Amino acid sequence: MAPRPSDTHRPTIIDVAELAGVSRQTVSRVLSDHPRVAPTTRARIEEVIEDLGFRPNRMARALVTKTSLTFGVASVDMRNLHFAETCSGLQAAAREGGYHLVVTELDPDDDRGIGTLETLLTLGVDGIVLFPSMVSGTDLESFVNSNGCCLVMIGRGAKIPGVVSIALDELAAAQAILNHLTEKGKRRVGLLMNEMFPRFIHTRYEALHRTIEETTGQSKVPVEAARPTIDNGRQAAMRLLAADPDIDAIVAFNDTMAMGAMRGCHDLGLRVPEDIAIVGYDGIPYGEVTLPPLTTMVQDSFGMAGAAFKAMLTCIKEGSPLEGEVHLWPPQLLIRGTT
Amino acid sequence: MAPRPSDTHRPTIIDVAELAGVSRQTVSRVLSDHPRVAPTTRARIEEVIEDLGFRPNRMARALVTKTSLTFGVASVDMRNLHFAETCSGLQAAAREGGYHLVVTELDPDDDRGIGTLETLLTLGVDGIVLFPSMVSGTDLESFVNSNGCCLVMIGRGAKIPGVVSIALDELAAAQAILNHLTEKGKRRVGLLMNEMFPRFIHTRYEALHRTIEETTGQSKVPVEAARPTIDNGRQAAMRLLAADPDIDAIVAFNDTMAMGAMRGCHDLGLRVPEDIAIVGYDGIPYGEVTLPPLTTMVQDSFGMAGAAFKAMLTCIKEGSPLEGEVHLWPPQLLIRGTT
DNA sequence: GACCCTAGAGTGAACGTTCACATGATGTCA
DNA sequence: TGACATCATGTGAACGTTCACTCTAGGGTC
Repeated sequence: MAPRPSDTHRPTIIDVAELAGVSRQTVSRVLSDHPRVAPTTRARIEEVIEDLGFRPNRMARALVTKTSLTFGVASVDMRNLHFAETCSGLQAAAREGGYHLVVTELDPDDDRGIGTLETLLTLGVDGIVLFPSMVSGTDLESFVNSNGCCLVMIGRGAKIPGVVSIALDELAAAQAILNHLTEKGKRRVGLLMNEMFPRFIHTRYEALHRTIEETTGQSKVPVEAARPTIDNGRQAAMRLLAADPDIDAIVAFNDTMAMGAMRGCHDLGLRVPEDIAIVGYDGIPYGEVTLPPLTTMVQDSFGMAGAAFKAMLTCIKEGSPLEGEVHLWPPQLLIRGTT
Repeated sequence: MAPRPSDTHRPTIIDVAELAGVSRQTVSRVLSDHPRVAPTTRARIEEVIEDLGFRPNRMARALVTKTSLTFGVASVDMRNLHFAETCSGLQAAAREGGYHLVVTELDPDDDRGIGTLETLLTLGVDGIVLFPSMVSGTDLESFVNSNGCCLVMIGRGAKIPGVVSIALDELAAAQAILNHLTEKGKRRVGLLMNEMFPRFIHTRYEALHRTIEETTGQSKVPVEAARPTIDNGRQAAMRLLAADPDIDAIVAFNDTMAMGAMRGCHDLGLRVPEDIAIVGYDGIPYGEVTLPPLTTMVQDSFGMAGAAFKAMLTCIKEGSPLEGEVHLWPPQLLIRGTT
């Protein structure tokens, strides 16, 4: 047998109270740093807590306070490094603030992921951080309305009543990319987008499309869409170039697709960046190991995560912003070898 | 105002009971699919539940059942793609089984991460999945003992009483790598390890070290250690080669370091794989975009995650294995361009 | 008709906390 | 000395469930 037989009974606040010869409430006051406890009593209680290894049951506490110091994270795919980094940042910020994270992945095939969000609420989370999903703005609005829930969205800069959005300034980002590409003498730009773009208002696609039209004067912007994996990126790039061989620059939805595009161009015997320039989004570390290293629109995932947590806290304290709130992040183009 | 003014009062089981004209217990029986409820009553209650949008409060339920259908994940770093994939797999398995995940990162500088695990317990998790950490086996054992907690560890194949370990069969993996390298005519192998290896029993290091000695007959195996980032990998590889220029193969702790090593070799003017072979671990997707693509020891993160969840379930049902349990995963060497 | 069995439903208590209020002791001021 | 404020602590109820009982009505068996 082990040193302590672990009678599977975690000590409760009452055990502490009895051992210290006080009432539960006094112990509770010590736990919440209430001022009106005599120093000697406090010391005695703290000693008992230490001895017993007592830790307050956060569920019981949450049941009465209606605050769990926990929030939910709903992500489309944690395997996407940009989201993983954001999660990591959220986790760091949360820990700092005494919060915990319940992480869920949304089913990418579920058009209305609202059910997932509601399940999170039954777990008692104080709020939800949502990564870009198929869930429509109106669905989100009514979700917030009928649940009185704090909702922060990262990655989609839409103004939705009751929701705080934190996102890259897509228009400025698109402009920065196109300025750079035209400076490099590129004249005809194709897009490799995330397959979900036809399904909801995709700000990145719209920003790029519009900026390309304005900058290069292309009448029709070539686009291919696929789930953002390396191989899909490769195939989509090859389709793009087969349909329009004059393309001399590709902007991809993210770095993963961009890497696939590099592969595709290589397979077609095109030189990067001489024959064709390639730009990704996110700035994941692996972009630096390709040959040549990938030019990319960096997303400050840690910064955004920190801002998301801060927004969540103020939302919890002051309620959801009635008008909706949008925090745009300035673009930061990391110019490396593919342009 | 919104359609439903959301008086911030989520309906409770009592609201349902009153509206359906039954007692709470009957509603509870419907929720838990208890057989002894009259079909008509059941139908009526289900209708009210639907109408009200009632969802049972899982915290209240957990408080009495002592089962939250939630488990904790303690990871060193979610930004590591292998861990991110494992998290994703855990999440998928958990969702399938009606469970949820609370994710925490362990502070890499905290030698005894036990505090983090205890905090998870106060959140009411039914068990904890731990990624390789600095926490020592004896600490884990006494943690499990004194808390009666289910603990599954992924990535460290140590036999610890009360703990289920799921890990790559490191010895077989090392042998597979060395067989392959010697077949390719490599004679002198250097190691690029994770900086934490001196601090605890590092099975990967030990397996490689031993196998290299046995296979190549090297008297002393050159090693460099660093935190596994690309740039650290590059620098460590350069140090390794500066100290021992005869090295013709490098085995890295993971793919990220291996990519850094490729960089370092490139900087030194060495050809990969002709002058020097490089092998990584994990099999992350980005290993395929390097030039040449990286040879790597694949880790089936999804499979391991699934096994971890399964182990967790049986542990919850039957209690921790007294003896400790080790599930070794067979090695799978993905031979690509760097060897 | 007395007996037991069973299906269907309800009741009080418990889970481990905190909240709102009550209590008693001590101190302060006129 | 009385009135009142303040400090330190205690008490009952509540949070939203489930568990272990109890209760009732109806039916079958002998």
